[in-house]
Amino acid sequence: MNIGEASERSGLPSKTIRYYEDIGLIHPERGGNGYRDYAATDIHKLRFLQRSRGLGFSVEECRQLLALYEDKDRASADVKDIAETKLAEIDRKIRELTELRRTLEHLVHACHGNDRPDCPILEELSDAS
Amino acid sequence: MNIGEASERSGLPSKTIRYYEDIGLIHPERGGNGYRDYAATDIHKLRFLQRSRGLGFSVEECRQLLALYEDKDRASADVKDIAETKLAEIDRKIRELTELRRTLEHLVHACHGNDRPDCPILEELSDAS
DNA sequence: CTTGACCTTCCAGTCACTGGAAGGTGGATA
DNA sequence: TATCCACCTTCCAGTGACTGGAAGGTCAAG
Repeated sequence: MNIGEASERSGLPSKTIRYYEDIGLIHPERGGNGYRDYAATDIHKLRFLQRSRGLGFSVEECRQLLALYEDKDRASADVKDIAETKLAEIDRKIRELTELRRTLEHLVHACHGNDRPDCPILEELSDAS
Repeated sequence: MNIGEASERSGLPSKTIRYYEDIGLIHPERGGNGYRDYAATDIHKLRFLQRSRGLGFSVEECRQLLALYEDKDRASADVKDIAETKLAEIDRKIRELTELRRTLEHLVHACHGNDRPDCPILEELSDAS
């Protein structure tokens, strides 16, 4: 499959996909015409990248994440360590998003006065971890 | 309060805090010595920025988010629109993180064979929204 | 009155893209 | 067969969001 379709299926712009190849995150085949040829597994990886990048993981972190399902020896302790660190990070992100959600909801529904400087939500925000 | 303390309290490097001022996200006072002087509300905003940036919102999106609790006329319809868009976005991020978490956990605990190419988790991944 | 930790501005560099130029490829139509 | 036109290629330059470092001012402690 050509890069255009890979782009459509992964939700990433073609430019970004070529960039990810440049920095060694994916390694698509090439057809006789020089066109990149993406396999189903490439699309899996691209979708994975699309999401984890959108969720605030750096490219290097995504590389680690990808390594988790590329590593032929998944039982290795360091791979497990990375995964556990990432799991903790994900949990923190989920907590923070939940908090942010709550804040936003309050702002919209409950707190439409002009008591900005000492609005209870701002206090809350500043106290959260 | 000086930038050093603001940095400590917000979890953002001083460099980043100055940058946020450059692009007009915060407007700290200046002392007689030319030093920036951060008020409690500045710290609130910085913490807010620190989190929402870490959660994958762009600076422009953060600007909108900040506007939500700076807008003197909170009842305005467009502010509410922005908030609702952001709420939907946050919900999506939470769903995606939950999905990512589940995937990672499977990869670590359940799926340490060498059935990579057609691992059920990869299939799952590629099907998710 | 100097030392050292802080602050200032400014300019250059990095990461992760993103846009655009210049040109090759390939299937559909005149 | 010619010519579109959409797609692909590489390469280079620009942007967004920082980040590091130089050069110099400020300030409390010794």
